[in-house]
Amino acid sequence: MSNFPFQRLQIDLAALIDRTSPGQRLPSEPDLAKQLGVSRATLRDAMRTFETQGLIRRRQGSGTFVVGKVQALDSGLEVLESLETMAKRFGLEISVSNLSVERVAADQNTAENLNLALGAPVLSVRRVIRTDGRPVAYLADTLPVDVLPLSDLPIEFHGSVLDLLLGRGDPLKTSRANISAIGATADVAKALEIQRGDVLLHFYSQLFDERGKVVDYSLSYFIPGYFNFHVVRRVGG
Amino acid sequence: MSNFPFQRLQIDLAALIDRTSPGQRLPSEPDLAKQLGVSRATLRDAMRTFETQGLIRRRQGSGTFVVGKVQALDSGLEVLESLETMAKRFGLEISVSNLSVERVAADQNTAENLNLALGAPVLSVRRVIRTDGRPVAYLADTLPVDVLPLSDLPIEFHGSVLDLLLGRGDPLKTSRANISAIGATADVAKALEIQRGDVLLHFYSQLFDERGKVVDYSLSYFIPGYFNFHVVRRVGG
DNA sequence: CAGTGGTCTAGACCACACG
DNA sequence: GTGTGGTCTAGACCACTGA
Repeated sequence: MSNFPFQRLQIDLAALIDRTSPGQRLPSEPDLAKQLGVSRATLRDAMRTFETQGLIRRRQGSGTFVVGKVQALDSGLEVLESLETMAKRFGLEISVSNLSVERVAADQNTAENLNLALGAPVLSVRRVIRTDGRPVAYLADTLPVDVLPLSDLPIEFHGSVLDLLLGRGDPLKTSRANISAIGATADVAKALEIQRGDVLLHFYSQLFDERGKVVDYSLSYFIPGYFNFHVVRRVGG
Repeated sequence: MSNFPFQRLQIDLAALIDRTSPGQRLPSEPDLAKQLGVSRATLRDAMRTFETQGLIRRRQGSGTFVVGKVQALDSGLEVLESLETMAKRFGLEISVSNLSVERVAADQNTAENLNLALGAPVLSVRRVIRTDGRPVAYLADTLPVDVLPLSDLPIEFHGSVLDLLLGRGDPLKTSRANISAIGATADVAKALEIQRGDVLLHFYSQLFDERGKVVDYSLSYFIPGYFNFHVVRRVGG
């Protein structure tokens, strides 16, 4: 037995995944652990790295499946557009699930980011974006109710606040997106059907209208591999 | 004992960290596990989430320490600048370690990204950026040797390829940065003194000159919390 | 050297999916 | 019910730090 179980495991697992057709199930964790001569904990640790890369997908109760390559959407960040619009440009089917629209009171953080008083009424819109049946992004928008009252929502609202505002002709100007990487918290992990701590690309952004007022504050979480964001940077100050 | 050890643990740990002064050491893992009534494995899992947030720092052989809040550098992505330049703008001290400069043959990936033949000679420059003694970023640049021969490096090269090229007056134009989130691989984790799988913000970018030639291909890895990158997005296509 | 965090094991129980 | 992945435990050994 090697002195570096983890490295050897990664190699063995990579080979196994490689020779397994997309959609097929891998052996169960106890079986695999026995086959590969490691404990289940170590096996799971190695499997997590492959799940992060999007090569496998684990589902409690049913098994671990090999995932086929998916088309990634590559988009520049210079122009703000909804994921729906972006997908349409690429001819990719996406769907929305877990849509939740609530009228709530602004907490500390929300109030600060929207320039509102603590406890001011805001509309909270949350949704999960899926392609190919898999969750790939979790989006949470928060707006002052005077920008978008609950009553202004169309019956068939599919979730994109941006598209709604644009369709209404609101005088929007820019969005400022802060970019970071985080581990999934318990609630986001559940919505995205991934594990707590899994790697996510995270945007936190504010949407401004022409007068400089913040009309929307949003948190976006992306599972790596499905969306490629890029930005073209000018050289020199 | 609660049915949700992990959630309770997070609360208890947060409280412990909160009442411990920055720089102080926490009790050892076996001790803490006993105090909090969980196994060491579970404790470590919870601790990982706090380390990801930059609240604690674990060092093999010496212990786990509470980290004070650090100043984050907030920078827009519209203009390409070196981390050194960025830090100078903010008056923050940074240092470089693990500087490595090598002349190597282009592998498949490098060749594609630099538009070179497989095996063409390239210069590989890697370095770790530190502030406050802590590694915060790992940067790897690769350039064709005809852009930057080893012999052109100044004696006191501190690591920024971009600043070197700009200082020489090279006709650079734009950089295209692809943004993603990844878990640290073993080698990057070692350089950044973090754990394998820890969350990192990752840029992979190509630097173009005025004629559209790729003069540099770079991989950047950032520990979240030390740098804030943002981008201003225009509304409407 | 003793003590720390890093890794791994073997086994247990749970929540969930699916027939 | 049966089998899956998700969580947790108790204990072992290793690699590293620092007195």
